[in-house]
Amino acid sequence: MIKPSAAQLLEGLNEPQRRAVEVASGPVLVLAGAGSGKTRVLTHRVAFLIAAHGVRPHEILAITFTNKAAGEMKERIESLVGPIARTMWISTFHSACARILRKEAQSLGYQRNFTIYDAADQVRLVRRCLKELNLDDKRFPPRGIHAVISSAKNQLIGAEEFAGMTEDFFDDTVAQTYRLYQKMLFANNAMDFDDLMVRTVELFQNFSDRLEHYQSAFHHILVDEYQDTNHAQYTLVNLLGREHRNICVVGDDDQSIYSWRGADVRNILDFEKDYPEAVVIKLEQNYRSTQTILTAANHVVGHNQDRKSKELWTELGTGDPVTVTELDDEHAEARYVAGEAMRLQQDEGYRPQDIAVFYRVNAQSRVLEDILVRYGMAYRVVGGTKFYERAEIKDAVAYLTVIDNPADSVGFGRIVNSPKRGIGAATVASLTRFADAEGLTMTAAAARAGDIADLRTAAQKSLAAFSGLLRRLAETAGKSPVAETLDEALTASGYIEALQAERTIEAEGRIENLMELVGVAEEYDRRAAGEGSLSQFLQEISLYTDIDKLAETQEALTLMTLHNAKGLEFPAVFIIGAEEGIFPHSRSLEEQNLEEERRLCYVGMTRAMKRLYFCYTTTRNLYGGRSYNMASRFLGEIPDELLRFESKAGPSRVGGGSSFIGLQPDDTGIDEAAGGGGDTASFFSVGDKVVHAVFGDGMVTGVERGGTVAVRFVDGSERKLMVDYAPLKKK
DNA sequence: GAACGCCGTGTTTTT
DNA sequence: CACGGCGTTC
Repeated sequence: MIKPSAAQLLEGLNEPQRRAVEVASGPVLVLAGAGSGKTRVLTHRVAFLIAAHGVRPHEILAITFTNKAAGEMKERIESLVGPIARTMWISTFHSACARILRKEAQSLGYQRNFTIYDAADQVRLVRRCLKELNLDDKRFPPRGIHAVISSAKNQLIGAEEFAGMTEDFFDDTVAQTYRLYQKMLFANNAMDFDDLMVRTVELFQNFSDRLEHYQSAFHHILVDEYQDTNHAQYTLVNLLGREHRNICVVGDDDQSIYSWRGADVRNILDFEKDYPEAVVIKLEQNYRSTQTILTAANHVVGHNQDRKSKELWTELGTGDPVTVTELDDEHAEARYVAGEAMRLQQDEGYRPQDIAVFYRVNAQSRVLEDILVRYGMAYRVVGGTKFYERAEIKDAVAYLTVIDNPADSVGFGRIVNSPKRGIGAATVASLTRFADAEGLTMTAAAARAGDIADLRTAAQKSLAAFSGLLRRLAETAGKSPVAETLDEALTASGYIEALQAERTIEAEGRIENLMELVGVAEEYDRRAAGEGSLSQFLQEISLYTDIDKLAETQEALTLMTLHNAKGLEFPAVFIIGAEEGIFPHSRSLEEQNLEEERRLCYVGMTRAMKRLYFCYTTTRNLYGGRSYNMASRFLGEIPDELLRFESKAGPSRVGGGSSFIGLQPDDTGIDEAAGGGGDTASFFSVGDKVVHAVFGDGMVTGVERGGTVAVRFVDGSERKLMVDYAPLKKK
């Protein structure tokens, strides 16, 4: 590899980009508009620090928003400065803090193998706290309580402090729960996501030698997406940067879309107040989109009051108008998107992976997916139900977690009766009482099952067996790589066996997922080359999300929420559901968060390189009912001359009419007289060979109530179909 | 103890 | 509508 010289690192940069790379010391604020070459600036800046100023890579801390962004940055810097880049700290706030805390946990009274609870675990624990406090979870919904606790933590308000500032009964209850929640986390040797930051700040505030150590270690700090930092993260950056004051933050106040998660846009707006000597650089030349798209996006976000003025421009030319299409309903919308995506490929040479569809909420992907499957178009959904949130994966991970951290009672609760081994709620309650009374962890209490007087012998036996299983697994873990431990856990526990016994496609899918997890573990073992540990593996995957492994090369359309789209770009972008109540979301209207919705719209629009489409529908089925929405106000904020409007909405069709492509009811071979979805399913019986107009050959695997049959098709998929409507024939 | 089904309930975005 | 919690039944 030929390393570029310092001078070469500046080549090809525009003037402000160049300055952002060159200014080596002191605080720097880079206001980087969408598509303005921000990543380029960041990577070149780091390379320049190393090449021109002799900064050593391990003295640089670079914070990104996602693991994916971190990985990309690492790769790009490595291609500039070589493998030495690997000693840099490039990670998310969460990973960086986790790494620090692994080392320093003992100062805080934690053990270094602490477990990181994800959102579901956190809510579970809150629910348990509520139960223990005898609070009604109807009046105090665990999710809501957790949200309040989380936002307090984001502002570095601890349980005691929170208790001192409550104003009403509800807050008092939250305070009580917060206290217990924190106590339980500690007892479980566990932290939630927020704790990673909070505890790190705590460490630095209480142990000045630790703070000094890290302060002097990091000569340069870079923070990407600074507009999305919360108060805890802000504090962290300022603590760490206080000594050298070489803090470079990059962001765009117009792209601040995470205030609901505690992000505080003032962090970026006030940077110049925090650091009066800061050099401020604006990147406004855009290298991604056509001028039409940029002007449209500028107009939309220009309706916000609270922003630093900024105007994107480009040399890429005018381009096509923004297409706005009105449709009947969400099905028509999906068909339109699929059809237009196909046309773009056939007529204009787009590849599937060049096209993305963005929506406001995950639920919107379903209809779209249905249509795409029917049209035989490949797609991938980013986000949605994530791999690590699937029940079987959480179970498998819980086995590892409990082996690694026997104090983790949340994980213990997950696996104690999964697979079913006759340890029900009553037994677990006795076990919990016993553990509390004796001051033991659940794991340790289970090992003394025989001593629990109020358990029947059968329950004692089951518990003892489970405890033995855990002990054996812990032994395996002590001397084997992670993948082997996992494999052993899944086999010895009978987990896989139980799934196999189900003999369903779903269970097979679960087994496949588990095998994929084993693959992830194998990969880890290879990478760690004997240096790895179960704790470290668990930490890695607990901070891993699906967007991180988005591979661009697949020949498929990309579907994702607008939030997930941040930082990405696509030649053609569809934004669907551009309707009042959907986008902007009804809840944001109630909460006066319209400006953030508008920024979200701005983010979505500026992902598009060449073609941008908006769709809205006149009627939409939502939450079980039908709603009639108006077109999104954001569309009205785009000047007409930039738009091409078309309406494909007809007068409302009475009687509905099947909208399946090219199928007449007569083709189905079903006795129409039966009608009504009641008994028609009896026309089919299990084992029948059938043929479906779209999915091809299949076999009936089940007949259900409501005129539904389950059919397994040759492609391996299993679907539930309404016999009255599905184009299904007996063969 | 487990499986089933009812009912009520809440529905944004996620490291 | 879809999910989860909870009570009922086996």
